[in-house]
Amino acid sequence: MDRFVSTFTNKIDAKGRVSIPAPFRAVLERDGYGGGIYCYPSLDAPALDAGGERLAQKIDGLLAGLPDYSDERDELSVALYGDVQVLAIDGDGRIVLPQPLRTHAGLQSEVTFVGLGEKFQMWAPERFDERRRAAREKVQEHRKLLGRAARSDGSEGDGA
Amino acid sequence: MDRFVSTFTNKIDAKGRVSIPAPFRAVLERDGYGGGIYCYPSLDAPALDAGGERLAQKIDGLLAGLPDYSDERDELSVALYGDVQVLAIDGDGRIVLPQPLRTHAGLQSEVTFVGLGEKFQMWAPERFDERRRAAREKVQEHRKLLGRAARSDGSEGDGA
DNA sequence: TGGATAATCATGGGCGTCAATGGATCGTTA
DNA sequence: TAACGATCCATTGACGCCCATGATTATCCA
Repeated sequence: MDRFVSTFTNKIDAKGRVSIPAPFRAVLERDGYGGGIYCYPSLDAPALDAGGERLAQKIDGLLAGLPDYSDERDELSVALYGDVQVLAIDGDGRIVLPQPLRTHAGLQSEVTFVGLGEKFQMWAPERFDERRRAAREKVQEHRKLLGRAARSDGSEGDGA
Repeated sequence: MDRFVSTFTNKIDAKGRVSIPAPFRAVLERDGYGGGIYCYPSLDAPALDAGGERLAQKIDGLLAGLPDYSDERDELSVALYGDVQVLAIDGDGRIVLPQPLRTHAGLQSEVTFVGLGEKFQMWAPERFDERRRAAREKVQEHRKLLGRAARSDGSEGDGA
């Protein structure tokens, strides 16, 4: 199994360190681990996107299609690479979140890790709760359309 | 890993020296380091482009595609080579930015190093923030076009 | 089946190393 | 000799690395 699933909430300690949930670490290790995870601010949410090599290659793939020295490439490069931070994982499976990233996601003392398949997100727990509540409502609406819904409600299980 | 990634902000001291971020130095050393970095004003941004041997070869490659003695080649040669400076790296991993380059990028007391894969840029922090903000907006627009390549946060229906 | 034991994982703290930064020294040159 | 540049040295603060603790879960045996 190579996907990030489930949600976990861990604490940020005095040094700004957070443990990556062990199941996520296991996925990262299978995913050609290159010394760290790739992390950047989510484009449309107060959260951080993160993943391993597979995610990095996806970003490269986006740029590979554009000609060198084109305006689009330059802009996309700045937007994609410019925001990306490579976060080293220490011997205990923890990362340090730099201040700019913490600010974007509004992270204070806890981080909720949300598995999204090939990548995962990091949220401030309160904001994620809010988001999840909104998502539930939408799912309720879609349910009628989807018939038997894709997920009955497996999205909780976070340890908080 | 052979690419410049992440962003770092370092200070310019009274003598005009700046430390190159250690991770970037590591990339430069692997990249056939020849005693200095190639640096020139970005063609379309108030920033400086820089890199090692690989970047130099890329510039050569661009020119190689144009016929000798053509106007385009002459112009491009001047545009590309004309402003290139080879900046020596001192024993502590620092470079000195000549005044013309600093002027082009509007560098005052701090420099933001932005990894862009095969090269990196140096920005005045304020200008980079501005540029990044603009780039992110554009990416949001393009996002639908990029579609499943960029996003995987399928809020419903997990990734394949 | 229940309890004891072992293993895994999150969390906190201490310590050594390295990088960034500032200053001093030496050599070169006008 | 004065000014500039380049190399070297020192300080400080951050980061990586190691170990200890506690809690929860899984395993094994009685």
